[in-house]
Order: sequence, then C-alpha cells, then structure tokens
Amino acid sequence: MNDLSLPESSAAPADDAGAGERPKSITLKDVARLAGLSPITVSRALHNPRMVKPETIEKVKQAAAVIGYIPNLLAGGLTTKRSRLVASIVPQLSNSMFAETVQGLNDELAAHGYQLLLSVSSYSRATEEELLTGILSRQPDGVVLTGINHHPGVRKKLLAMGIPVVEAWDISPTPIDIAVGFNHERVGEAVARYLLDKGFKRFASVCGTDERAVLRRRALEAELRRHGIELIASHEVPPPTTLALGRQGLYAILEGGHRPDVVVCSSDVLAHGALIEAGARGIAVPDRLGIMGFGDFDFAAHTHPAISTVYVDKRGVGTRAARCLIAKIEGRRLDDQVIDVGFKLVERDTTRIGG
Amino acid sequence: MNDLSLPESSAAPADDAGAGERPKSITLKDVARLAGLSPITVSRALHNPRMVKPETIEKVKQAAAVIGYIPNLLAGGLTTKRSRLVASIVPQLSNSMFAETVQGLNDELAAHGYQLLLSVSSYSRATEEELLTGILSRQPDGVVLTGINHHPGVRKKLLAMGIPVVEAWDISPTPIDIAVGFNHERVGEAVARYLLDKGFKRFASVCGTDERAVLRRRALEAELRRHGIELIASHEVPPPTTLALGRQGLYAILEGGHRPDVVVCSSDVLAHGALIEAGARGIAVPDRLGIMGFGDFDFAAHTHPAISTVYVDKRGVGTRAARCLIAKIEGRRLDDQVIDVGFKLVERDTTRIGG
DNA sequence: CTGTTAGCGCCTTCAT
DNA sequence: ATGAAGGCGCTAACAG
Repeated sequence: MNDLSLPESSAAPADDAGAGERPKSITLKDVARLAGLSPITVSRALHNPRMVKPETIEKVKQAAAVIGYIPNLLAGGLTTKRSRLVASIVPQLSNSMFAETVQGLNDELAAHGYQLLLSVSSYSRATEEELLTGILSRQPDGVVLTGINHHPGVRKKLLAMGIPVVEAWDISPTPIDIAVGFNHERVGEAVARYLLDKGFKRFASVCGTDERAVLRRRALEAELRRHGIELIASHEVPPPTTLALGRQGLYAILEGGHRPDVVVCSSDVLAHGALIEAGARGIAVPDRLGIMGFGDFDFAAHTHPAISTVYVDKRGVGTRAARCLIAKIEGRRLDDQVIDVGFKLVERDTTRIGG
Repeated sequence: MNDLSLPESSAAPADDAGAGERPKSITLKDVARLAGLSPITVSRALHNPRMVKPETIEKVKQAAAVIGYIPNLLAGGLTTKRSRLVASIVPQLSNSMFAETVQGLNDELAAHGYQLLLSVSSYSRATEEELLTGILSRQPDGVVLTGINHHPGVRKKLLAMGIPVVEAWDISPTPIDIAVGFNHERVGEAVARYLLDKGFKRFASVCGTDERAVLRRRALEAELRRHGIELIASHEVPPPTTLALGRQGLYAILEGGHRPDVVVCSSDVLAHGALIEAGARGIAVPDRLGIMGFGDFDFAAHTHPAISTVYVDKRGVGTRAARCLIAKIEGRRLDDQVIDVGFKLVERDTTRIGG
C-alpha cells in the first residue's frame, strides 16, 4: 500500500549539498500514493480545502508532513499563469530611501502571500531595461519600477505582458499603468517659498545628480528666480549620496569663496554632512547658515541642531504600490491610476531663524 | 508559410493591463513557426548558439525580435531543474548593514545571470522558517540566510532540498553548508583589549538586542572581567538601531547617574547618536568620554569627531556569499566551507586619548 | 546541424 | 466529493 521508504533521518549529508545531483523531488504524486488518493485530490486538499472532505484533508496533511512535501511553484505557475511573484527594480539599495520603500513593499506583499524579486539598476535606464527582460521571463504577477523615465522598450514589454505595473516615487500624467509618488517640482517650489519666507537671501545647493533630485532643484531655482534671486553656488554630487559628500559639498562652496546664508540639500544625508562641516568650521547653524534637507530620514529629528526637511512617506510608497498591484492582480478596479502621496515641510532647528 | 499576424502596434491598451485576461503568451513554438524551424532548434539557437548554424541563429533572432518573444523561465526551470534564482532572507533592510550585503549579493548574482528573491524575517526565527517554505517552493538554486541560529525545520528542509546554502554574517563550526562571516566574540574581545590599552576604565554599553550584537557585548564583558573590570552601565535597544536610540542610550546612562569614560555601541549608528548627545551636553569627546562604534558605516569617518569603529566588509559578505553559491551551483568544489572575512579595528577620533 | 518524442509537476476541464 | 485525461512551455535524450 505504502511503497515509499520513509526517510529515517531525512537528508543528504551536509557536505554533499549542491553538488549537482539533487535528491529527486517529492511530488504531489508521492503524497497521493502515500495517502491512497489521486494527485488531484491532494492538490485540492492543499489549495481548495472546501472541495474536499475534512477527513481526506487530514490524511493528506499527514502524508505531506511525513514525507516533507514542498509544492513546486514553477509547475503550478506554469498551469495557472499566476506566479505570486512581484518584481521590483530600484536604482540602489544601500544608503538610500529606496531600502525603506522596498521594505514596505516586501512587507505588504508577504502579508498577501506574494514574494519579491528584487533588482538594482544603478541608476541606469539601459540596465533597467535589460533587467526587465530577465524579470519578465519569470512571469511576475506585477512589477514595481522606480521613476517615470524609462528606456522605450520598457513600456512596450510591460504592455505586451499585460501585467499591472507601478511606477514609484514620481507621478506622471501618462503612467505605464499606475503611479505612486509625488510631484518633485512642487517640493522644489515649496522649499524655495518656505526659505524665502524665513528671510534667507543667498541660496546655495548641494544636489544629487539623480533625476528626481535635479527636478526638485530646477523647480527651486525657477521659483527663486520668480522672486529675483539666483543660486549663488550649486554643487552636484553623484549617487549614492553620503554624509562625506555633503561635507565636501559645503566645503567646496565655502572654499569657492561663496557665502550663502542657506544651503539646500537634495537629501538629509547630504544635509547632515553639511551640518557637520559647518560645526567643524565653527559656523553657527542656523544663525549664520541655514540647512535644508530632504526625505525626513529617521536621524533628521535627532541631530544637533535638528535638520529641517521635507517629509515623504518612503515606506508608504512601497506599501501602497503593493496594494495597488495586488488589487489589480486580483481583478479589482482601482479608483485612481495615479496616487499622490504628497510631502510635508518639516521645520526644525537648521532653518529656524528670525521671525 | 507564416500564419502569424504580426502585431501592428504591439500591445493592449494601458488601462487594460492586469485585468485578469493577459494576452496569450508568445511561445517558442510561435517563433519556430515564423522562422520555419522546430521549437527545439529555436531553443538551441537562443541558449546553445554553437549547436546551430550561424545563419539559422540569425533567422531565429529576427523572428524572436519581430514577435517580441520572451522566454518562460517557469517552463524552462521545470525541465532543467535550474531556476537561476537565489533566495535570501535578511532580518531587516532599512537602516541596517544588511542593505549593503544584499546589494553586494545582488550585484554579484546579476553579473552571473542569477536573480535575487528577497525576504525579510524581522529578526524572527519562526518567520524565517515560514518564509523559507515559500521560497523553496520556487526551486531556488541556492539560499543565503543571515546568522547561524535557525528554527530546526530550516536545516532539515534545506538539506532535503539539496541546494547550496550560505549562512552569512557569522561563522560556525557546523554550518548547514557554507558560512561567510566572522567571529563576533573575537570582535568583543578585541574592542575590550583595545580600549583597555587606551587607558579607559569605566565602561558603559549601548547595545542592540540582536543575536550578534549580544554575542559581541558578552565577549567584551568577559574580556573586561578578566582584567578585573565590570561594565558600569548597559543599555539595550531593540532593532532597528537608530541615531535616536543612540542618543537616548547615552542619555539614559548619564541620567542614571553613571559616569563612564567610554561607551561601547553595537553599531556606528548608535555611536553617532551617542556622539550627538555628548555634543548637545557639551561633553568633550574623546577627552571626557570615548565612543566606540561597530560596522564602519560610510559616515563614521566623516562625523566630527570621527568615530572609532570596527571595520567589516559588509558588501564583501554578500559578494562572497554569491560566489560560493555560484561555484557550488555550477558544480565546483569549494576549498573552504567556512569563510572568515575578518574585521579590523579602526581608530579614529572618538577614542584617541592619552598615549 | 536539425528534428522527434517524451515528460518535468501541476492544475484545468470534463467526467463520475 | 473524487478521479482521468490533457496540456501549460520548455528542454533532455535520442535519433537522423
């Protein structure tokens, strides 16, 4: 009746792992044989319990546990056309806001039984496109991209695939499918107006060269110009932004002979670097120099003085992206294809001057 | 001859994406028909080019490009038993060293044509085990775990699967398969000896509660005790470690009436927080208070004063893990099943006192 | 160099 | 409530 030899100790020796010949896999059929049922009944017991008698389910579960059955999603996905896999491409992971977003994305996906296939584009559109091809060959149920500027092939492939797509961190009037983010130009303008209101007059910028940072800085410049003000110095730094680059940025500006009364940084990490450089030089912040960050990283509230910044729900971008995707995957309609998560100016010490 | 209607514009309308009914997929067969060849020849042209006439390859590539063929790895993997997928479980992503490791892992994997399936355990062994089941059902070619303490089921399942496994961030005499990390107890001891050498006498600790941090702190305590010294205060903080927690840690120690002359932190982030708290209180570092970090995060060299710490090749752990895995997947034997990446004390300003 | 046959492990469809 | 047949898309193994 039971022609399976139950594994005594249950495994191959450790130092044999991965040597090419894997133990022949335990399949639904094996469970079925052991339980004295047909494979399809076992499948149902495992995935559609209410199509099967409780008693049978019990038998199946026992048998599965005994032989250590692990379903093969490749095979499953091949028939169902559902992979329970969501792929995401981020520009970078270490030292960036994207880690938070990925964490949020992952958590929400995991909570709904989806897994995350992660890739890193290193801020290259070409790389992104190449990665996408590999990704799509795994038949993901959905994809999360960063930003709204992509290699043309990206949009085409994604549409051909017909799966839901979220473009995160930015919004666009013409998303590939769904966009979850905020308007970076509004941020630039808001920061400009806020700082002008505070009475700052001589603006400098330490700005990353990534797309979205540049968008914010340009909008800042434009708004300043509307008030008759030009940036007196602008220092660009390549991603990833680090504290060291922030220090160097302020250093370069000051050594260049410029004397800004406020420096606008494209991330809190840069702002923190600038803050430290100011401290090292004995420049009082904010009295002699204001500093503005972006992102509201967790440390920003706890530096001394605390960094004024722009709050963005980094984690929320990820969780919302996940929710949108899951909704569409499960056939629900979305109210909006474009979700603006907004932002919020956070005044802290580094810009708190005058009245 | 060619009975395929070439798609004019190549896609479904955007707002139709993901509504359940995907465009029927384009398969190898379609390419074959268009190229006037058999499916297997197309397969070979794409994956084993040198088994096929150059002329034929060209025909195949053309045909594939024309209809936008994307291979289906689920189907491919089902037959070959190779998924080109490596899975990793990390305790957490945002705000941690693990992001660096994951980035290194991903880069190295991508360079060899593997993709990364990422999961987050939130420091829970039970979660790790559950995640693993889901992961294994995708038939990964290899797995990277964090740490060496796992739910018993983890080892069992992994061995049953017979795939290579790396346990990262720690080393063990009895790894499941491969270990890539370093000995945290040696770190604790080394830090203790170094600080004793510098002449510090009244030690306090701000330490995360995660496994490896605790291991280091215990070894530090033990080493101190061998020199007749006890920690005068110890403050524990839950992961994720943040700058704020570092500040609070020092705050709590000082408000508790303790007067350490050095505070040992289980991460640079905590150390940075302590440094800021000291600065805010006007406590001179290192003269009145030494501060020791861990990890050598990129900011540590650039704070003011710069943070003394322990360098670990965070990224390298990831790249080496990837290399070991790939080697085993491809059937090569490893010289060592346990790779100690070591660590290095980095003296900077926050402990530079006396002679 | 190219093609035929068969089957990976599972689930959909159609019976019973 | 359970089962039998067939096929998802691809590639191994064996021809020729």
